[in-house]
Amino acid sequence: MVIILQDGSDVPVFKQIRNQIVVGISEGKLLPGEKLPTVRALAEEIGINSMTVNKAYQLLKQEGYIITDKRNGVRVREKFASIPELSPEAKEQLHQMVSEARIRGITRDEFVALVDEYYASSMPDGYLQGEYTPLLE
Amino acid sequence: MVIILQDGSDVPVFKQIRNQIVVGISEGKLLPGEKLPTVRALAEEIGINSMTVNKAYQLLKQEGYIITDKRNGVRVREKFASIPELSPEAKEQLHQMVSEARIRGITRDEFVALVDEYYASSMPDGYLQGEYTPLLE
DNA sequence: TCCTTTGTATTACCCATAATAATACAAACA
DNA sequence: TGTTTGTATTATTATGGGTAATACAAAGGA
Repeated sequence: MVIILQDGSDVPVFKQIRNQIVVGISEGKLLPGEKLPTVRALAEEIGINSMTVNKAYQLLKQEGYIITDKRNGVRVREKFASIPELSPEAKEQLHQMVSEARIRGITRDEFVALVDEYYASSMPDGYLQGEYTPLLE
Repeated sequence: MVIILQDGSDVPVFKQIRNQIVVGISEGKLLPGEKLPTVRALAEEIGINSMTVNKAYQLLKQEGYIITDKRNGVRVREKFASIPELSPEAKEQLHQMVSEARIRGITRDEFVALVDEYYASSMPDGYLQGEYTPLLE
């Protein structure tokens, strides 16, 4: 998968990397169990320091998206825990987003249409919870 | 309207103030044309520096939510421009949010239910675009 | 007219975080 | 025995958030 950095962004580089990998997993561009580039390889590829890549991997590891194994490198989790609730932070973020949309005059249906668009890009129900068992390599 | 600061938050204080005021406008807790506290009054009320409040007001002003008038203080905009599109940043944020929800196993319907909940808290269609003309003072 | 209140501008300082840089090390595989 | 892996360490730089202490022009009230 290709990581593309937005240079003028206020989002830190390590978080941009983390975000793009999470979207990649959700949309099947990164398969369960797939090997990610080494910290040094990815750092050189996108022209940044390897410790910044490591910081992104540390975050992904802590959040349960990937598994790091010394010598074996970094791999995408095989299965993900089903947690049928958004985090309080995410809920507040969504609340905020709806409020701003509402002031701009964006209707509920317009907002939901956008949500549907993004859900259509992601993998089908249960794909990452283990009901599908994709063959790898 | 009461501003409540989350002390352990990673969200900067000036942005917490800005966010709560935006939500307040969307949900009718702040009426169009309503006067906001002075920078010094709000600063003392929540125990922070007045320049931090000013920073929040500057942002709200630049985003078109409020109007500052020397000597007259700060007031909520009367009418808001109808812009039937989320900003690219907001879209990307929503995309990110859907991706993370998807990995957690949260379905489209569960996500939309949350959106509906927040839309139910906000004012009806067109309220802030001037079709309603609320009486003030 | 004089005083007060308003948002605003300025300057300085402290602190946390992001990012780079240069290494170093234990583990594990070929 | 290399070499590659993630990881830890230390130092340095830059940016942004927040506080602090003022200062000022504008505008309203007394």
